[in-house]
Amino acid sequence: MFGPASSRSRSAWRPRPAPAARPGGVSPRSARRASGSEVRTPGSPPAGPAPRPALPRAAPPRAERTMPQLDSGGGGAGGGDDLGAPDELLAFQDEGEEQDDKSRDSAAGPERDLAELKSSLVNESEGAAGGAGVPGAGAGARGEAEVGAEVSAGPRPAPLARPPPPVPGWPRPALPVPWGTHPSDPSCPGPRAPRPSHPLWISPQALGREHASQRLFPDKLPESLEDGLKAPECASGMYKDTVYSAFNLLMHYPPPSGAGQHPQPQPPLHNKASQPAHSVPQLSPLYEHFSSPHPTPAPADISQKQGVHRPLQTPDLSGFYSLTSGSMGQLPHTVSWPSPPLYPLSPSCGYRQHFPAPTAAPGAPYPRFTHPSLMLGSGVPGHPAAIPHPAIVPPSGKQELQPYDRSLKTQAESKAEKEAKKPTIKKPLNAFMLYMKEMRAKVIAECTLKESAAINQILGRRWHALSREEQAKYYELARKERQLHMQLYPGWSARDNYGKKKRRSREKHQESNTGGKRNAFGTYPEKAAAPAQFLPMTVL
DNA sequence: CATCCTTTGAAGTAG
DNA sequence: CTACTTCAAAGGATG
Repeated sequence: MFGPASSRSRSAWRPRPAPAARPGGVSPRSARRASGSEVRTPGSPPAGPAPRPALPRAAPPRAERTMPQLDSGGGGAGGGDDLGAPDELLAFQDEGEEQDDKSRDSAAGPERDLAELKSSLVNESEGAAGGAGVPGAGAGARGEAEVGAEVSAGPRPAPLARPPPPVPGWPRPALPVPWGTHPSDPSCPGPRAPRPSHPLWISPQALGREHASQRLFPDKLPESLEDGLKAPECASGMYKDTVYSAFNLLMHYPPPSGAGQHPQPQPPLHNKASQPAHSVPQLSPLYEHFSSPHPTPAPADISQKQGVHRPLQTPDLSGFYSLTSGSMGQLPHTVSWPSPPLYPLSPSCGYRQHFPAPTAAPGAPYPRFTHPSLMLGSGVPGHPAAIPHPAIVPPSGKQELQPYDRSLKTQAESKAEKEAKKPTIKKPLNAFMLYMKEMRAKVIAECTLKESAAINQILGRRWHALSREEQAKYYELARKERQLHMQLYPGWSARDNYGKKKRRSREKHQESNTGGKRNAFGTYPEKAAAPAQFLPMTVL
């Protein structure tokens, strides 16, 4: 039952130990950033205080948290998808933790504060105050790197203290607020200020509060509070459709081998056709056709970066697709929606909520209906098997490609070229990515922000603010994404894309650092993941 | 025009 | 096994 026992599957599903998420060390990225335009590290100690919260992480690595997983796997003894195996089942948190949370909860005060606190998160701009308004936050613990690094506009005392040990690895340290504060909506980060010069940071108080709230684990809050909770930075009521759209992605995947007439979806053939972005891609058509009667804010389009046809991300994902029971039933087994216990077809979880009647969009002209499979530009309309996985994108990254232009590429014979043109199968999105993808539009709409970096920061915070149940949904989706991806591209490995993206910059760095190309991996460019020792990090 | 920024998580590499 | 790196999305900013 362990499918293609490819090395990949092996590693892919093995319960990763402790991702040790950036274990206290200096994040490479951080390093890069620091070395880059980021002027954030004021007095960053040579030690390389990670600009990014260097998670002192005294706490157990995140992985130890009990994954808010579906019990389903339950030891996976059950066949079904053993895939469901515990890969993610890692701990999100253990009971002790939970207890802690609870106690903290009560200790911290009425949950009501959460929303409030959160809403003020982004609000305060600089601050100094030493913060950590969080009482037992043990905030002090963290001041270190993070603070040093992040504080740019001024010594920001260490408000970002990582959550105290009691909550191992759970809520991550607060992040610096994007740039500025939105003029009209203080809760939203405002227009970007000149990056290096005026980074505004969240006030220590706010940070402290955020931490506090994070520690409270909103998931334990009564529903009545959820709304508030869920709209920490920006407007409110954002999280209504979460699982939802994500679910859609899954359900539009071509049926895996077992599920239908089309055993092994073969992606490659038409992969040049306009492709929806990675996972959600299959959503995009839906978005385009079902949502966005108000195309205005929704920036659907062709990704300029990768040429991927991105889903039209309307702020409101709801109402874009009405899921019939039939279609539900079509869910391939392996990709089936999580078991009832966690994802009940109840209003609370939201099937109805997430798949509202088409009329949901007020005043919106009812979009024309086309089955997703017809809209994917696979070249074989309506033929599911021809629908390439969204993860496949043209090598160039540019979209341009017409469905059949492939045959026109007569010149592409050259070996190198061919190779270069080989379609890139992208990594499956992880839980957070899925979450981001889903929520970005909302954040953009609510905060009138466009900068992804800022948005991502917000999303990052929100992610942490999510209840574990909610996160679990995304973890589960991500897991299924990986499963599906694995099934679709059995031989694929993340390694395939290794070095493709950063190579250039790395080379740059190396060049600048060493005065010449440091080709330690000359013959293996793709695997040339720059070893730590070659990164500028050390140069810091 | 390519890269950076920014986030988290997964998976890869190196020691 | 640990530590670290890269990539995944995204879109404005930057060089």
